[in-house]
Amino acid sequence: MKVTLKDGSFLEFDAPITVGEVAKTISEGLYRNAVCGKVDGVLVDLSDKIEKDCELSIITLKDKEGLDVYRHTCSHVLAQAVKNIYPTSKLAIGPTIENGFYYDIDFKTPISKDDLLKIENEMKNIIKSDLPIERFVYSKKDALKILKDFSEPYKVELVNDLPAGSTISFYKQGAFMDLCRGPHLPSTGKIKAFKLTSITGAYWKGDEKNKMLARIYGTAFEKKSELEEYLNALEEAKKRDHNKLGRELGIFMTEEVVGQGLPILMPKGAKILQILERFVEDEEEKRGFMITKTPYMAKNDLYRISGHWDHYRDKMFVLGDENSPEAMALRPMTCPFQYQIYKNGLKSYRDLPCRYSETATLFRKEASGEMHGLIRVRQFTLSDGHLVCRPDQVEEEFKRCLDLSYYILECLGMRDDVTFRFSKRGKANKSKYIDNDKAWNETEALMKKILDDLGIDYVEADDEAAFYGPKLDVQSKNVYGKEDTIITLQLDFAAAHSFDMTYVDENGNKAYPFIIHRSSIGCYERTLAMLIEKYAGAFPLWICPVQVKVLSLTERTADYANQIVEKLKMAGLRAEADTRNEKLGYKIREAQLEKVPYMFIVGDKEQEENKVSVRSRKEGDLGVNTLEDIIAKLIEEDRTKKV
RNA sequence: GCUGCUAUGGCUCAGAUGGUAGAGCACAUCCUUGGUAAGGAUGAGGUCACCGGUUCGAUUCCGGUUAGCAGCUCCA
Repeated sequence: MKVTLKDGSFLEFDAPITVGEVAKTISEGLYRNAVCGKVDGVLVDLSDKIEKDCELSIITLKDKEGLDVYRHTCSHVLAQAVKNIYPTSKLAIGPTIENGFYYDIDFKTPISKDDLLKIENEMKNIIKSDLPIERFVYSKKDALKILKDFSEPYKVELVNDLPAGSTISFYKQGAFMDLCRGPHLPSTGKIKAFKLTSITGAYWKGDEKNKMLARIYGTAFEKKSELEEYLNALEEAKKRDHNKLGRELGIFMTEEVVGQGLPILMPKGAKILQILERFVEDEEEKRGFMITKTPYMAKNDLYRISGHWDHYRDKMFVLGDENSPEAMALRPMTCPFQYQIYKNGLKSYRDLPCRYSETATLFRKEASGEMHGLIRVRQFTLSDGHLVCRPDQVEEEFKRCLDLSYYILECLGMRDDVTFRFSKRGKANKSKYIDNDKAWNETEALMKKILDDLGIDYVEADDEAAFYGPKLDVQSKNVYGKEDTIITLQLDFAAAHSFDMTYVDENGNKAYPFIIHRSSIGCYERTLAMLIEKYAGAFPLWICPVQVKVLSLTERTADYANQIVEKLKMAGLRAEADTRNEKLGYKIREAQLEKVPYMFIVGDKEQEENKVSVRSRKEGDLGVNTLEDIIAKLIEEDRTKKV
């Protein structure tokens, strides 16, 4: 029997041998560090027997898969600890996640964060006992019997969902046995560093119609030092949280009396949005978009045509009695308004593509628990655009839209931070989508072709499409690792038909165009949130609401400081003076905390020479400059959008 | 919307297991006129989120509402 190792070398054995024993043959050290094995691409326990020729890798904690197994075993230890302390609790599922693990548990009486410590201590006992972890395999029928005996209704449901005839594995540690595919660590004592981090609610099987269970989150690492490092990194990340930092920096605020999901952009935040909006609008104009300005509300008839009244009404702010024919609604998107512009006048194939864009204020009645800082809000500003094009233009136009978004992301310094998601219709959940299999298949195939042609590295996601067509979503993660869509480009096969948008083709026949829905920078508020977190508030110069702060050293130079601010403003730079009667160090400290990129310090010396002392937020004292030189330098930095 | 937690001056937080509150920063006034991350003194500022209940008495206990946080669900 020949066992081929990862480096291409092989070992020969006469009799069946366990993965662990093979590891031991290779080296004692490897055996000590081994977590599990990978036989012909499948993860198996160290106790698993090799009985025929195969390829084998020994997985250690240095491997991502090894760490996952380690964390998965942690979740079993968590479950065992919970069952020890709360015997009446029922176990649901306990998988590994990006930086740790969780277990969903149905407690008879709710437990709190304080109880986590108790559970953690019990887990430590289990680890200390170093219980061997053994695998058992049963038929579906026997598995169901065992789980019924254990009185684990959720597990019974899981097994019932498995196909008949499947073999079902269990893992046993001490008196505790849990349904699990595995593999696992050979014993509980292998766990060295873990921590339970939080307890929250989660629906059984992720369905809001189901019961809400308690989810206990934890994290685990090979070494205590790594655990500490991770927990510290989490704390550091929290300091960049836009929801905290954005408020501290005076970018935005919320006020109870105004309402939920309605952030107020303060002067600095409003300035940043204005900078971004002007930049985007100018760039779009250069690329052939026509700016529109359409109403914030419309009669329900409009949304009936678009399909939103049927598919989306619970997310719209309806004005007046929604059953009345007079009912109006605040717009949740710009599409049907821009379509009216297209429909105003007969279009020839020569008129296409029509590219409309708008810096659009939109309103969406998100559920109360879904709001978050500037990321999820009820009123926001979207760079919303629609391209009406002939079928032969779709590909080119889509690429141009993507190119615009690339350019914007680059200017923001976010090009390397984003990932791409090809969002398709859910096969299981068809009622959410316009019913037209043929059109769906064709449009999804078309988008796939475009994405593949462009060589985009995307992940495919089922059940993430718009109700009218597939999307390319540009995704970005916040400081907590939670992913959100910042930019979306969508193909729509339905709107032209439902709105009767046509053009006269080269043969004089009526034809239906394709529509691309797209955003160039996404929702400004959300993008701002991502920028705050990316730069921890220290934005690139071109985005800064205040680019220069002129600090007078004494009252004698206050007028001089004000004059310099005027000159900076005349040069198109954003500047303000700090002429308060405070010490220089104090003013610098404040400007530094406000993350102003440049400080000009003016004392008697500078005034006499008609110069300024320049201090950079990043590099500190840059010495004395003439105003002309430093203005030229800053204008260049601003113009090139250096990040 | 669901589960859990939270709400005290502008901000960050103390506080009493029921007898109406305190610090630092910020703010105001005065002193200080300074050289690259906090000079000093004095002062003002709070219906302890809101509405009800229990109580002689509630900021504190209970219920509800609103808002915030974490997660779930949702996200054109």
